Amino acid sequence: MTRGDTAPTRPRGGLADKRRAILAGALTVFARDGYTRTSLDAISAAAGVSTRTIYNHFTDKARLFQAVIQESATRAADAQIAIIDRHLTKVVDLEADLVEFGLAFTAPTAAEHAEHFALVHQINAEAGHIPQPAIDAWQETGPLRVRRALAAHLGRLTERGLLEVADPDRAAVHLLLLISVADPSYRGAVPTREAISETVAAGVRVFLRGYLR
Amino acid sequence: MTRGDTAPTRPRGGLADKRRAILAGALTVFARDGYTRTSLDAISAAAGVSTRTIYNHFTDKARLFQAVIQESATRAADAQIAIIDRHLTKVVDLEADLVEFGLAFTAPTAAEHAEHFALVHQINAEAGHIPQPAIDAWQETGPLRVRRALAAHLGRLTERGLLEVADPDRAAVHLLLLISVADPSYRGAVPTREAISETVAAGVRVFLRGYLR
DNA sequence: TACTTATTGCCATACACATTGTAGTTTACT
DNA sequence: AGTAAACTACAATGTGTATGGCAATAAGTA
Repeated sequence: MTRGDTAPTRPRGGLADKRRAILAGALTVFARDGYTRTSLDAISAAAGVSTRTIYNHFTDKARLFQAVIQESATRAADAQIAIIDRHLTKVVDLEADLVEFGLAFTAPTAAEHAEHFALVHQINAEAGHIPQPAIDAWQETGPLRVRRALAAHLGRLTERGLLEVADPDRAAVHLLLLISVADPSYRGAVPTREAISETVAAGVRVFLRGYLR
Repeated sequence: MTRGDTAPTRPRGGLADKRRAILAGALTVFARDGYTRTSLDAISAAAGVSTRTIYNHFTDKARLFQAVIQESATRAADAQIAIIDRHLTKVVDLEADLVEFGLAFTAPTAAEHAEHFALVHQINAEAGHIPQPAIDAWQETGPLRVRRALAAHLGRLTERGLLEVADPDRAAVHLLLLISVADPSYRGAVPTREAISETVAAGVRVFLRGYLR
């Protein structure tokens, strides 16, 4: 009963922000190296915690991974939803606002939560080896929640006559895809701020033409 | 000098379609389990070949992985480009043809080359641990080649006045994204043929509105 | 049939790593 | 200061697995 809020399980004697540290370190390593490559030694090093302590907080490497997924997905989705709300609640110039939204959504998100998105790649790859319930839970608290938030705004914009969206959920998927700064050259090529701007602007343009009137 | 064409390296004594078998088996296992999880024993089992033979053909697990990537990417890209050419060379009804193209591109491609696309996930996840040249080579013979082929057709359609595409490459990216049957629920939910149809049709509709006139 | 080369089975090495046990040490709270 | 809980270092166990070395065998070729 000291400050009870973080640790849902056993050890929480007051001196342990260890759990946070572990989750943070694990996120870093899992995101970079993937589940299988990641050793508990690496995590313990990254977290500044002994491996033994990790086993005191999380019974298993697998459970730790799932906990990391949930944690990271929650935070990233929260951040994204905040951006969505901030940009799409009071809309004046639809195109301009969508572009700004797209920029806010891609660039900084990718920067702050870079680790998270690397983790998403790992999850996709590992999908066949992660228990389905865990994947479902992740989808629910992460991507699906975000998409639903966006869809809700698109629906509202439709009601206000600013858009013509029959299937808000599909429209949300389309918008997210179109403003994504996908594939080009992968690592190495640091996309210019201008390149991102153009990509987003072009995506928004196509989206609007597709869903306007 | 027996039949020389497949094996670019050492052993090719005539009795060895082993190389093919190894690549096929390795693709299966790498795609399913990812690089790190995959053991050479598993590959040898899947290929019906002794592990020792694998080392006679490929010096390394890493090189084998790269060879598999190249092989698989080449075949998948070839197939996709064939579909692109087949559907977008003589266009009569643009929307109808694009929808058919989209269906041909997503559904059967994903079926026949399912392993390849699983492998792509693995590559994305492993990206940080694959030598950059190998990744570049893959991008070049795979995704970029496909995109360029599609872009060429879109350019041609623009010249014929059927489309209004300023940046064919970006348009190609957009089209590919919009007809992709992405994320929903992941594994488990077998997307209905109708669901796919609708998704593709909706994507094409947005694309056309964005790039028509 | 004799010869070359690929393939195989099996062994051996060596390491990496998950996981647990134990005993000592630190920390927070009273 | 004293106590209980949490943390740490360390060792130990067991397993998986990349990779190399051989000698025996099979297969294709002359």
